[in-house]
Amino acid sequence: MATITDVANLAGLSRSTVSRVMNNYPYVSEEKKRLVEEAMKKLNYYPNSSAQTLRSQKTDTIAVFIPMLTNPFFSYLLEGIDAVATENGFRLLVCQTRYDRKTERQFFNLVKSKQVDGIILTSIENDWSTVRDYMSYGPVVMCNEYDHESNTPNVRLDQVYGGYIGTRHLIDKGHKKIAFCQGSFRSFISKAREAGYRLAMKEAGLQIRDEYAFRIAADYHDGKEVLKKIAAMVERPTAIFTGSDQVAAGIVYEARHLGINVPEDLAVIGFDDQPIAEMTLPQLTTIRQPAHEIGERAMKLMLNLVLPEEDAPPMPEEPLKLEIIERSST
Amino acid sequence: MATITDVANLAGLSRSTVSRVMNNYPYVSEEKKRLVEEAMKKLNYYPNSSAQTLRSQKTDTIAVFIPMLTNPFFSYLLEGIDAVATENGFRLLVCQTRYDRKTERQFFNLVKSKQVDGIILTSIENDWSTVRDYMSYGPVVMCNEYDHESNTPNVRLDQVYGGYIGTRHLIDKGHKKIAFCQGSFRSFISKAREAGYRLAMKEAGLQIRDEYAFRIAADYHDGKEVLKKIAAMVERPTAIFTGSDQVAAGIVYEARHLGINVPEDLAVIGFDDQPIAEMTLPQLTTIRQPAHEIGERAMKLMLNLVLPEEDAPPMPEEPLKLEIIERSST
DNA sequence: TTGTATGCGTTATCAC
DNA sequence: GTGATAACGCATACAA
Repeated sequence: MATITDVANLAGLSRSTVSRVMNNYPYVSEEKKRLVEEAMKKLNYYPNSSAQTLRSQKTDTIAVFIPMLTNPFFSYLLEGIDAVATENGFRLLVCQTRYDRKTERQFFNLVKSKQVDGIILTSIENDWSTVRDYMSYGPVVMCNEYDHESNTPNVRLDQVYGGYIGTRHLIDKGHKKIAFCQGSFRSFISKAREAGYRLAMKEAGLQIRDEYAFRIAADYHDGKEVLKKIAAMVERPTAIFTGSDQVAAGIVYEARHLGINVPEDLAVIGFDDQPIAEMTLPQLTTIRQPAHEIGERAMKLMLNLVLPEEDAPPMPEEPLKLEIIERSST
Repeated sequence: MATITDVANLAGLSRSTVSRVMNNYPYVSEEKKRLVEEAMKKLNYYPNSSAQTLRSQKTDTIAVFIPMLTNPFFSYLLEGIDAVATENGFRLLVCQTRYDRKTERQFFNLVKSKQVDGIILTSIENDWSTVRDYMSYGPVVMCNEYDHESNTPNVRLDQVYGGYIGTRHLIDKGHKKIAFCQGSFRSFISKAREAGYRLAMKEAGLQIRDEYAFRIAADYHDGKEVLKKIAAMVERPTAIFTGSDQVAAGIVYEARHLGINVPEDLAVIGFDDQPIAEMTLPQLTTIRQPAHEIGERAMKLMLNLVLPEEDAPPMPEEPLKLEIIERSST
């Protein structure tokens, strides 16, 4: 394993000069530059990045906290984050928290130990106070998920609006008994959407029933379970607003299985507009979330925090918006 | 930012002793150990990982090459890899190659620059000779994909068998005009499955037609395109073997769109048995690949290469097998 | 059981 | 333009 010293020796120059060549310093004669490059090639030299990191205090690596890698929504988020990261010479350390507070806390130590320059959170399990402690060690960017107690840099959409237009759509279709289904009672996104749901219901003078609220559905399987519970109700809702297309797909699937017609017996509205939304039968009406773009922006925001202004990518001006995509499940 | 020296000073001890406490060295008196721990806590000390890395030459980080993060099959693979990594205190640097040879080559430099201890490849774009150059810098493990020119440590299944049982299943259903559809003409997995397909066809004395072979379909969208091409044929195949449930789902979707009945007009068989396989209508007959387990094993294999034997997890004995899951698309 | 000294590979500062 | 030297923070061989 060749080091900079080996290169310097072979080229008959000092380590400083070699270093200067590597870092494209302005004042190096063409002659020596050539010498150094030859030596590097001959030795198949590659700089040791931990030494560089130790010296420069920069890792060019960002940690991305993801609750569940197999949830497609987060894959698209990650894909967007990755696109901007790669384009700017940054690497991604992927930290799957599995919705676990302790796991999440352990990953936070990555920034304490200077293993990453910053952290992008796509979900948050611990209380804000816990997270805040880590913020003095490096920048934290919230991506999609957020915390209203905090003023952390973040990229987010108006989720109250998302809950509102979804519910509103169902109301406009004539529904009165509308159920609401979200991923986590802890998530601020879920709370915001529920607020939008309640706003629309209230505006229309409709009753909000406790038994129509499901707050623990995150994936396809959960969706099936939700439908089973609905099927068992004496007085069933005629429509349901869900927090993800995965869940909605599970509902649609199980409904067909149990002979409940969508949308006649039960209108279903999804969230995200993932590819799965058009694979179900009937296809899902859904609220489109531009996951890739959200990820891109979060990474751009991060770069603006860790890079000198002139090197950071510009932040897009236009706000990201949720929009409803009408298909046949409503 | 406190360093080990700060801790040593505060505790009134030497840096060595502090280091020993951190690394759980056997011979440290309880007394000093307590002193050190107090000082660490008081200073909110956390060891600098690049310094540790530089010193120890170990990063406890593995790079995982993934062609496309949004392809669910790879999400499950990654999830399995992550499970074992986290359990053993390792981190994952995720490298999305986007099926690009140059991007892949650049990522290989991570191991050259000692930024990771090893690399897990879930796909391979460059020629074997290119990859081999990097193997002298650190262990490379092939996960699912492989290269028959190489003897790289790998985790893989009998894909010839996969192609065989899928095709055989279609033959047993009475089909004679069977199309074949795979992701990449470069992939060894694809080639192996095609070999299995050809074996089954030949065995049954059936004709293999060039126009029935599609070798560039990787996702849902590609599946739609394949179906369109089939629909335009004068003499259509009556069945199609595909390389992924994504592609199969696209075919099924587009078939319905164009009024082609599955399985009556066209039987479709997928691969992987992802959740999507039971979301389509009709549900997909498919060849189940235990993606999570494959990922787990690949990481275990990697740990056996980078860790001393006594610290590495045991390698499961039983071979991983492909099996056919019959549903209604065939 | 603990301390001293050295080096991991790089870059920045300061001379020349 | 180029080179010597120190420093980044830690862990280990060796001495005590």
